[in-house]
Amino acid sequence: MGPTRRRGEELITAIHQAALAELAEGGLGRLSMEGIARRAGTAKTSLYRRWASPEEVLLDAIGAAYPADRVGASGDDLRGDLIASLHRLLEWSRHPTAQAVQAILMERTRNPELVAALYERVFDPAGGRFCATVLRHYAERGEVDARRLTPAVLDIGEALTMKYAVDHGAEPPREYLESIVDEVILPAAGFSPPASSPATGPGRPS
Amino acid sequence: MGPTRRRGEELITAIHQAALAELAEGGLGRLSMEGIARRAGTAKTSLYRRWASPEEVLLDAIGAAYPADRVGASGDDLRGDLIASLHRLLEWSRHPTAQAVQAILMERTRNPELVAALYERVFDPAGGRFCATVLRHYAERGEVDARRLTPAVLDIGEALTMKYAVDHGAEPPREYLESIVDEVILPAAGFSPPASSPATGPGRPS
DNA sequence: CTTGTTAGCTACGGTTGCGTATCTTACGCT
DNA sequence: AGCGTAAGATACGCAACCGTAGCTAACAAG
Repeated sequence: MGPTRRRGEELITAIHQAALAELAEGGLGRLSMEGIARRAGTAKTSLYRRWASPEEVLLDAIGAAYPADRVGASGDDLRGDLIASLHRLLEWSRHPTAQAVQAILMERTRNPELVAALYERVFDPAGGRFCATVLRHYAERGEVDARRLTPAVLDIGEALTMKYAVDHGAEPPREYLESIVDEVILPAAGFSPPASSPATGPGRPS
Repeated sequence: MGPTRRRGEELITAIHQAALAELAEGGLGRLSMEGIARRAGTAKTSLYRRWASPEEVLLDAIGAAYPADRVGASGDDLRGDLIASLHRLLEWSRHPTAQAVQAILMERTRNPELVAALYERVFDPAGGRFCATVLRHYAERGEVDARRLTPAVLDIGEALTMKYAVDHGAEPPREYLESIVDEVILPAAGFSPPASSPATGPGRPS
């Protein structure tokens, strides 16, 4: 049991993980230097040497561990690619840093500076595209009407997926993701479902 | 300046408002008996006489002040009624109790019991329908294909509206609400926009 | 091996929230 | 007018976190 002492990167990584774990457990409101130090098995002194507040530690932790998930719109299968992108979104949301980012965004009202810092350091938060990437890809190929790809349409997949998670406290099952694509995104992109003869459109605008 | 002393309902109401204000300011994680008592201008003793924890106070506060917003699908104007229901959603989300409900739902992972208690006492949280009410109304009239009103479709309006708020830190403007209805909900409900001849549907399933 | 850096430890005074106890007194009711 | 309830004020010991200080010793680099 020789006293092994962590230094530099090794120590920093441990602290980062501790910060993310503390956030997951107690939320942004209960994040504390004491808690992070305790969980990382280090001394407060070592924390204050590098960071001035628990939020600073958290931002660094997010920046260091943030996954650079590229959504590939490779194939010729719009529907399949859309569903795949939603699965990527689920994978992303399982990552500790993703949950941290979400927690910070939720507290936007109470902590706008944190959100700003997040944008500066990590870029990309949430609106990491996913579905939008796929849709734009097919629009460039001319297989989707680009005029239909408005902000609202590009955000459908993420919005419905996240809302499901909030409402049910669990990830949406695969069928629900397919439902989103088939029943919402594709119709909005201009592909009407097979069996349907809509009634006389009431109240459609000019 | 005779020492006026609040009692019963009057005091309770003041405490409720204090609890909601504390939540808005510090988040669920920083809600404390001390804070509520301080803001309400009362003594901790008076709090502990009735409640055992700040969360209890909050639940009572939500239950007491929760708005019973009925969404009226009165007219013959589907589009107009949908947009109106989204405006009702915005009104609802401005109410202190709505923000409290959202804060509790966000911390679902950390505090499942709170969510359960919320369902027991307040019912109706979030999925308070809005758009769904309108769509179902027109479906009963036969003006909308009921088979298209799947869970995903019924949730579009709320999902996109809430996501906009989270992403931008502000309420969506009226044009965005119209965009949601015209470009997403109505197409999903079976009403294709006027000018469009979708390409050969790639990858549509059986 | 020497030396500089820095992790780890302990401890401090200060603040805040906890939950309880005690006492006074304003208020509402009869 | 008198009385019981409960609001208000104050204080307590306890615990957690804050930010800082002082010290020892492990590690890396020369």
